[in-house]
Amino acid sequence: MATSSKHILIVEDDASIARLIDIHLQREGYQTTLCDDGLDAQKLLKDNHYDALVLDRMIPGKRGLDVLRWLRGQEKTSLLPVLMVTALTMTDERIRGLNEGADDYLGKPFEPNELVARVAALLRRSVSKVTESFDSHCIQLCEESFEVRIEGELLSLRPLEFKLLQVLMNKPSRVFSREQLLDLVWGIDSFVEERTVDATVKRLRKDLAAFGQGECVQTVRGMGYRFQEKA
Amino acid sequence: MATSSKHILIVEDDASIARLIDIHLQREGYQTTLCDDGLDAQKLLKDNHYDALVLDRMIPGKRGLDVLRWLRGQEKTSLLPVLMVTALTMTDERIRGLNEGADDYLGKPFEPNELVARVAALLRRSVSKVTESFDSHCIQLCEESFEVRIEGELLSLRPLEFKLLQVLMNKPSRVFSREQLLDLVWGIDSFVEERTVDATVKRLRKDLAAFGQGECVQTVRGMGYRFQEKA
DNA sequence: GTGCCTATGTCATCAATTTGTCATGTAACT
DNA sequence: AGTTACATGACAAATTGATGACATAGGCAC
Repeated sequence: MATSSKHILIVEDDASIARLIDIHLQREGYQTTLCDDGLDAQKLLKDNHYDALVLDRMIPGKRGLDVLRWLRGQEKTSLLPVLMVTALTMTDERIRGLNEGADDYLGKPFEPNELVARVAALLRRSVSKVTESFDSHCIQLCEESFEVRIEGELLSLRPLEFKLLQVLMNKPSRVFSREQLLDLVWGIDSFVEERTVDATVKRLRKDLAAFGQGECVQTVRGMGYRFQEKA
Repeated sequence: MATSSKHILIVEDDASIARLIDIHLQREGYQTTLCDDGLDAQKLLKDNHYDALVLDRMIPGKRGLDVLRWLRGQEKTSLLPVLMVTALTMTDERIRGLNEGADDYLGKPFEPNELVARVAALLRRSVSKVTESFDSHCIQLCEESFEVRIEGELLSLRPLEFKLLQVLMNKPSRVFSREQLLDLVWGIDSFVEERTVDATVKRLRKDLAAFGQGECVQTVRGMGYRFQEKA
């Protein structure tokens, strides 16, 4: 996985501070969008995808905390990493922010470098924050603990096999071409032969077969592979 | 307000500021003791009882944070409410202070009234201070006393090992990448190699192994580490 | 201050596992 | 049967983690 350009929404009404944040985040290679109003922020969040949000506590239209509470309630943004920026120095306020669901907190005045570091940290953490777990009829895959169970029995997969199963189980019965699998499992910028997918599928099947579920990963001749519970 | 006479220790080397603090706290009915040096502070804390501590960050003899760390390690003072006073405005310094165990934070220059209010708040809260402790089946980790027990037996961990165990036990069975652990244990602004995590894990395991629980910290190849009781 | 001691970061090395590739076998489709 | 696509097993190469040694820094006692 390469350093794809993460998109960050900055909600800040003080133009000079907004610019300061903007410049530093852009310098780090992030894509940024500025916004100076709470209601606009909601619209943007509804219509676009962002990887993180830098949110000022005091903004017109709505208070920052309101926006925060709102977006936590939305399916789409409930897990969005949020860095709250505030001029308030009171500890209680800071703690309240975190309780309300901010992922991190930064008081003004702040070091731009620290802001950048915190955003980076949020993004890093957020990767595994999306911790769904996929269940099929008898296979459970838990992203948080990197565990796969078949009828309760824990089985150990290699990292690549795990990722592969993860991708396939994410859309049961959908067929993925080898090319797609290379992108999704190996990463866009890998220099790996297509045949490698075959080898990994084979290994995955073998491990699943040890628990009677080797048939779950099916070949679709000329197309690719898919995950499907045996009937 | 200040009903029973609470005793507050003030550690501050700037005589004028010390006097300022002293006067205002006394006016509220608190009993105060002044001290302008870190080492003296330690002695005083060892020999006397105080209900709260106002601590300057920059004091001779020892840095404020050192005193703080020390007193948190002492049974007697591990819960003492501490208000840190500092001229530093840098946010990360502020946060570091809180991480180190300060209960509240006040930047210079400050309003005497605010200081009084904060001290009062500390005393109010100090009774019901929320400190979690994580228990697994046979390991107890108490954040309050910085103690770890295995089946009642106290074992002594180094600071980093403690933090690491703390983070891992906070989410049992969840896998943390080295990167995440660096963020959570070492801090987002540390310049430490990822391999350092390995070394610390090894040391933690060794200490746990002395009590038969070396297996609790598990390696998830290609992913990171996790805490999980042995089955 | 001096010096000891502990905690910690880094590195080199070793061992084990994982993974990519290839050569060959096998099944499917025409 | 011929052709294509996939499966399989073997092997080499690359990753990855464990471990022990070592340097250093910072604390603590004297």
